[in-house]
Amino acid sequence: MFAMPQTDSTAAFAATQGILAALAKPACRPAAPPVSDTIAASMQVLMQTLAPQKRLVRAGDPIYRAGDKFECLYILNSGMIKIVKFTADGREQVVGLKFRGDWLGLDGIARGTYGCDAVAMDTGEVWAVRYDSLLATCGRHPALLTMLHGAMSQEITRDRESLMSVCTLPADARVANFLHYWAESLGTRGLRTDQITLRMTRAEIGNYLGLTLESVSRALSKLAREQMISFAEKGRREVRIPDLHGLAAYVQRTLCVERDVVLQ
Amino acid sequence: MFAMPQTDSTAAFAATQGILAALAKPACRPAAPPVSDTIAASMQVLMQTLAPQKRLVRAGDPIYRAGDKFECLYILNSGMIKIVKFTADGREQVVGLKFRGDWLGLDGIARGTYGCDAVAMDTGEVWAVRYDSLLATCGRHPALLTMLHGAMSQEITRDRESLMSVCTLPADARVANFLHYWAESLGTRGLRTDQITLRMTRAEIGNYLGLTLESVSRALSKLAREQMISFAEKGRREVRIPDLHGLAAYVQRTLCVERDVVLQ
DNA sequence: CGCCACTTTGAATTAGCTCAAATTCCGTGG
DNA sequence: CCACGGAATTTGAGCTAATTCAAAGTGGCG
Repeated sequence: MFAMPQTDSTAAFAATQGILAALAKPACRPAAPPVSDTIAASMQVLMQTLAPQKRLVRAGDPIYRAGDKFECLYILNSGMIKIVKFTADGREQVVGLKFRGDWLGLDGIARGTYGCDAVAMDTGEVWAVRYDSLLATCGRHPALLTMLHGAMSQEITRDRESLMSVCTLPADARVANFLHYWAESLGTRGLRTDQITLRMTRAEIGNYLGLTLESVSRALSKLAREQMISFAEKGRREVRIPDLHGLAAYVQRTLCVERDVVLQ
Repeated sequence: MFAMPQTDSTAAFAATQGILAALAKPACRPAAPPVSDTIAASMQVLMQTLAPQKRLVRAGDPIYRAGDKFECLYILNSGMIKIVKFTADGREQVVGLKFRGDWLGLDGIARGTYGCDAVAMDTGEVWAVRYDSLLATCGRHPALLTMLHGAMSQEITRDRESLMSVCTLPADARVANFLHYWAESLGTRGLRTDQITLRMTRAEIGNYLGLTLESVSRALSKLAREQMISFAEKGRREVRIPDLHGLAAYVQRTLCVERDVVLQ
């Protein structure tokens, strides 16, 4: 059983007050700051209050594996990570993608072991925080608890969006939606949204979206043909998205067309 | 911004110690108690520490709606609830089912508004807890925080299993897996697992599983033909499951058969 | 009793899958 | 620097699982 926050030292509290203010919920403030600032500020709070252990990872490195004893949560500072679930009967499923500021390992809290593998998709840095010491520190720095809960809440929301995409969208729209999600995730973190480097094979994308690799390839080709995306000269993993909003519209259009055909 | 737990009164702490002990993580104790006991104990702790506002609901009643201001979390004491997500473009998706002891509204924490509708599927009782007062109380009763985190963690795990089912299983297995999940959820709560009353139409089940209502109907017929399930004399919503383990085996078998065909 | 919503079942259609072959990319070693 | 080989990708051609469309069948409830 983990130690629970009973400590009460408000000594080092004032030190981070400025940053804490920046973390106040957007809904509760007159003018919300760009989310990228919020993420940056969150990372700063984490660094200052928890002094997390930093770890460099390279493509393919596992952060943790399913079945490992749960002790730490991880916060992704740079790079990208995929969450992969395996079943006894040999099925494998990419169930999540993580970007800067995202928390990893939340599924381990309830069971005491991680339920999935977390694997780096490129070089990056993750910060490890012991769950028990995180809870202890939450007593002194309430903003930490807000961040933890926010991360969990957001993950639930995101998972539901994944399910929705897989359940309601045809293949093309699913891929378009996937690209849109990826670009938007970059945008949220202050990066450019008109160009993304897919760090997954077609097979991995297909796995994540419930499609075969051929279907993903065909969908990408179709999206390129319809000018929704384009590929960089070298390599088909660099995707240009001239109009992100147009990509979102494409998803809708697919549905409208289907509906029209039915009504026609 | 919500008030954060700074209080420190350990006065009323000992009062619930017996119950708290029952909540210790199974992984950390020599002999784990039945989970149904854990859920019952959790409900008792909630009742005693939070004095939640109780609310009776009937089939079709919304607990909250997407877009409503987030203020409360809800814990389901009896009955069943479905979580439904809508998109601007008219898509509708059942993204979750809730049983006794499950928490509702966790997705509202991050955004400040709920992201889905929660709708009762039969008569039942939900307990409402203001999120801010929950946090405040967590300072005095750490077990509450453990329960909250456990609920969120479990929801993340469950959502991933849903995604996995939809992405990797053919229609029949998906329906079988759904029935298995439902029965097992009842079992976890100390109820009989050999008989379940589906409180959803075929259309709703299909929506949840990413299938059409016809496919669900066909899958159920096939499962009945193969003796995996049977229907009660009256009404096709009562499903008998003579062998729950066999149903799980059916899911595996489907995959093995597919693989054999490929290798043959 | 009769209506209405839900369900079942069949037949035709199709989106996405499987299989196969050609092409491109990229790392490695000569 | 270039040749080579393996992995990833693209594209085409059937094939199949699941959908759509259609028509009965069933049960619950006023």
